[in-house]
Amino acid sequence: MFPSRTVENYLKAILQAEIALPPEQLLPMGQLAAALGVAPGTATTMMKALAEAGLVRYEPYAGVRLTAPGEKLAALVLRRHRLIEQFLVQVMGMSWAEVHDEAEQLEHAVSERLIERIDDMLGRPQVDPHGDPIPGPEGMVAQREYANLLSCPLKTPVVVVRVTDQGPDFLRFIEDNELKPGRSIEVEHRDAAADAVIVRRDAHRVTIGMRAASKLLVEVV
Amino acid sequence: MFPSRTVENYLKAILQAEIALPPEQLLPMGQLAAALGVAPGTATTMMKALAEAGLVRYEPYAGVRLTAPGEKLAALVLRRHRLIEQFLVQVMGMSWAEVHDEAEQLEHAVSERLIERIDDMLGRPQVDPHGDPIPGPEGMVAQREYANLLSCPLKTPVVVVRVTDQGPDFLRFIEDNELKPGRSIEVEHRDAAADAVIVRRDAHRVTIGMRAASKLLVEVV
DNA sequence: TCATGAATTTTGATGATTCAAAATAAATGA
DNA sequence: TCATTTATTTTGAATCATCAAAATTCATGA
Repeated sequence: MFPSRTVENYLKAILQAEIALPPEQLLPMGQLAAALGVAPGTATTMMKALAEAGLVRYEPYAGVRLTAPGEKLAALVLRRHRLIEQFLVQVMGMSWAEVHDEAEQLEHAVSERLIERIDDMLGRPQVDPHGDPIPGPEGMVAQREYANLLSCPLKTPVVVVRVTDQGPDFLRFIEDNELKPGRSIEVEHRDAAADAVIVRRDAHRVTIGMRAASKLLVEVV
Repeated sequence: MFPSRTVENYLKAILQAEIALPPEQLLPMGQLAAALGVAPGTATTMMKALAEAGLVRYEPYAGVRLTAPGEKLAALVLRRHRLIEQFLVQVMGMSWAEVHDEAEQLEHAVSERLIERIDDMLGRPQVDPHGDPIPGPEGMVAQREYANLLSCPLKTPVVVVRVTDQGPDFLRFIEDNELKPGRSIEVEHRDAAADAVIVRRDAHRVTIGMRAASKLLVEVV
């Protein structure tokens, strides 16, 4: 009965927005509404309801923040989403570019029991196909901070660990250029004027825009 | 956008009820409402809407029947449900007693693409774990008629091919007594007064009630 | 054929989720 | 500070799926 699909989606959207926000800073309603594709007034109404239920702290005209119970629930939705993505790629052999939308639906339909079985079958993975960390059964885990292709050192071997964009087109681009998580690369040069980052992958050279470069998180090896 | 989850459930319920009905005979609203666990008036309202959409033929005070488009849609829901059940048992190693409820949720969440992949992976199975036939991608297939343990010949080897009850308790009973589809048995004796059917399985004897016996469909080998 | 009982439909209402547009509050720049 | 822009909240309304209870229709047996 409780968390309806709709509520689960609101909580998940808030959690994901909060991650990109400094601690304590409230998430404005406009951003939340945009993330969910609903009218601003709709988000306001829902926040009042969620605040009533103790899942968020809502300050009129300022924004929202998940409470501890709200965050736990949201993390469990995210856990289901990411385990399902990993499952669809590993077990069902689907392309990583197409699993996001599928998981978006399935995350609200799978039982606790099935999710645990999936987790087992995958050997309790820590990240999904995009490198996004998978929360444990108890909720969120601490996020490791990674550099991206704009902030990492030049001419130093790094490994792609995460791609922070779920868009199928972007993911296909990354795949076509063999820049998926796990791949070893080096940033050769950055050219702010040209809005370009030149990446070396073995003997090949790939040029990507700075906007795209910021979405590739890497770890210095 | 069309078939909402709710509509899919109505169509599926009608299809399953129609199967147990003589051709042309209308399904009364009371039965439909009971099958879905809704108030009779609710079913009436929904039938008017579905008739409007051309998915059912509705005759006030008489009942409903699926139209060709309605039947096709319903069959596709049933296809998803049964493929998912088979998948959960074969691939995920879940117990056949627990897959029904899971499939009830997932059938509304899986994409066409994922269902085709599941179908592939399973080798295009004809039946689900309960022996229920799986409709093809184009809709319903002709149903084979089977005898049940009340109508099959006595003292003749038969193979269980289908169990027409999804209740976990009943399924566990069937499993515990090793009477799952595929199993070879013989009806030794029927005792109407005792409401009992005595079944021989290899050297063992199992006694089951007539109500239960009617739910075990068999094929004479 | 007619009174009764059972099934079905109608009616009025509710809760969840949403929108568009009006009202209001907050932030901004001169 | 104050007028203006921008963001947020409020308001009024719509849709979907549902219910309980009243009204209606159908079928039955005397």
